[in-house]
Amino acid sequence: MENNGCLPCTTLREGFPAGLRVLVVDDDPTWLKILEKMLKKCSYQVTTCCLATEALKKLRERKDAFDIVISDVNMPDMNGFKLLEHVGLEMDLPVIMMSVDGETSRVMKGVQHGACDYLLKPVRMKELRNIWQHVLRKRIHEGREFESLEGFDFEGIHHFMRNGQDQCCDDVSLFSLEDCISSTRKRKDADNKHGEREFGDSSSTKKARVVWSVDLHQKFVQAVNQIGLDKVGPKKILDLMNVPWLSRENVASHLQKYRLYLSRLQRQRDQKCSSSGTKHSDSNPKDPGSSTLKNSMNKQQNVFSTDNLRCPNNGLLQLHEADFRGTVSELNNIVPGPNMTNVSHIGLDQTFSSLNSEGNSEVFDCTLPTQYTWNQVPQRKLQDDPKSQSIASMDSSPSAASSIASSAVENIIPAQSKSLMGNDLGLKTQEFDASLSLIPDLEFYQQNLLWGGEGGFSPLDEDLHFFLLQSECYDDMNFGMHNIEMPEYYYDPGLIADVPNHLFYDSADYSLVDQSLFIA
DNA sequence: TCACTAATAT
DNA sequence: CATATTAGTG
Repeated sequence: MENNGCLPCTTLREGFPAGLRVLVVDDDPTWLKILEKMLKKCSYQVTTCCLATEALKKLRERKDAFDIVISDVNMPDMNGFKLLEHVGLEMDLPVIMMSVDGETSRVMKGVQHGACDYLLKPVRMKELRNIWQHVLRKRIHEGREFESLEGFDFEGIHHFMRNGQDQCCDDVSLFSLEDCISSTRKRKDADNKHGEREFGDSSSTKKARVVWSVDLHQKFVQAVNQIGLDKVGPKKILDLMNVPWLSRENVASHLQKYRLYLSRLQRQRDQKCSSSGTKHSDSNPKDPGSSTLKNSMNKQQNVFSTDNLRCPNNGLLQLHEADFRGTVSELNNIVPGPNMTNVSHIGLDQTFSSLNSEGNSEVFDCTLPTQYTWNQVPQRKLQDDPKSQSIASMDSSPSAASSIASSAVENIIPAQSKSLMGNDLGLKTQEFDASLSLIPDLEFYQQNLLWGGEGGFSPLDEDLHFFLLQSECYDDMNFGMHNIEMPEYYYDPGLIADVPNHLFYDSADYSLVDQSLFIA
């Protein structure tokens, strides 16, 4: 009974949705990669296919090799709906359709054709996490194996979900489902206690503490800017950020911190402005310290820029920044973006006010990585404040910097990180405080290193990352390298994370990168 | 009920 | 410290 047919009960038996066998069909390799990544993050077993026909073939070969199918609607060889029909008829597996547009008629069509769900791209982690429910539901409906369900580990699922931080909407269905089924186990129980660990899925998921990397923070800031400081709320930000695994709580927490930071900043500013610090040591920052940062901060108002500055002391950093700077700019040039110019700066103030100068209403959609979007992004960049910072120097001497940068970057970075680490980070701290806005940690450095430095926001970043993020697809393309070292610490709750690193590391050739990425 | 956020816990 | 979780409020 349980095991025959379409779904091997094993899946359920194990107690987890983990291991759910998902067949993903999408003609766009990018999406395929993204989805695969995301699904794997959910501890699902993923099989991808870029052709509907191929998918069908696979399904036919082994009817019970999959638990669920996720298919794009638009595919060259076969319409997703067609595939849906076949699957429904032949193997009776739950099928989730997805597409970029959410046109009602289309969604309806999907549903009418038997899709158990219809996802809009970009798909969120949350949505994928919960797909197992369709499998379960189907089984229940078919009346099979309730028994096995009893043993089903709802607790685990809960945890799973919680961990994923989904708590809202989607879960509702889950709950209801659960309720119906399990009179046995009440969610209460599960909720109440479990201090448990993650399911042991292969990838032992860690606790999933969100690390606010530069990227993330940038996204966050961008969202804040778009919304307007006055009107921001975690929810809105979350929506704008469009980061699948992030929860409102995460954002709320960060927002809290951010506000704190802003207020502190504000305070500082007020109190002193004078420090025009005209001086600055340009290059000798020895102290990463405190003072330096502070001054810098004070001076200008641009938080962001300031932040960037935060580099600690070592020349290395400076270089970095410089490098990056150069790099960045280059990128910009390269990139087709329209507003690069604008980009230049937008200070805190603006931040506050909300700058949407650009008016890009569209948030970024990561949907298509390929398309570079930065243009849309309102960014601010850094700049500024040449003065205080040693780093500032970079500003002034871009040329040198850039040149150096390219070659140097790689080296530098690592070094830097090391230093930081070893160093204890006094730096870090300081910096951080100084700039909540960017780079709080080593990690930051490592990861992104620097865009931030730059000013914090590089236009690129967003999109780039995002796209990268979302897809690690680019692994393939990988500009040359793969992560060098970014290891553990930076594990990201979401899938995304690593990518940036590459970029950065690669920095040596941004230009290349760009081109490859964006252009074409 | 939901979202926000200050406070508090980890 | 940074982030998570809680609890009180609207």
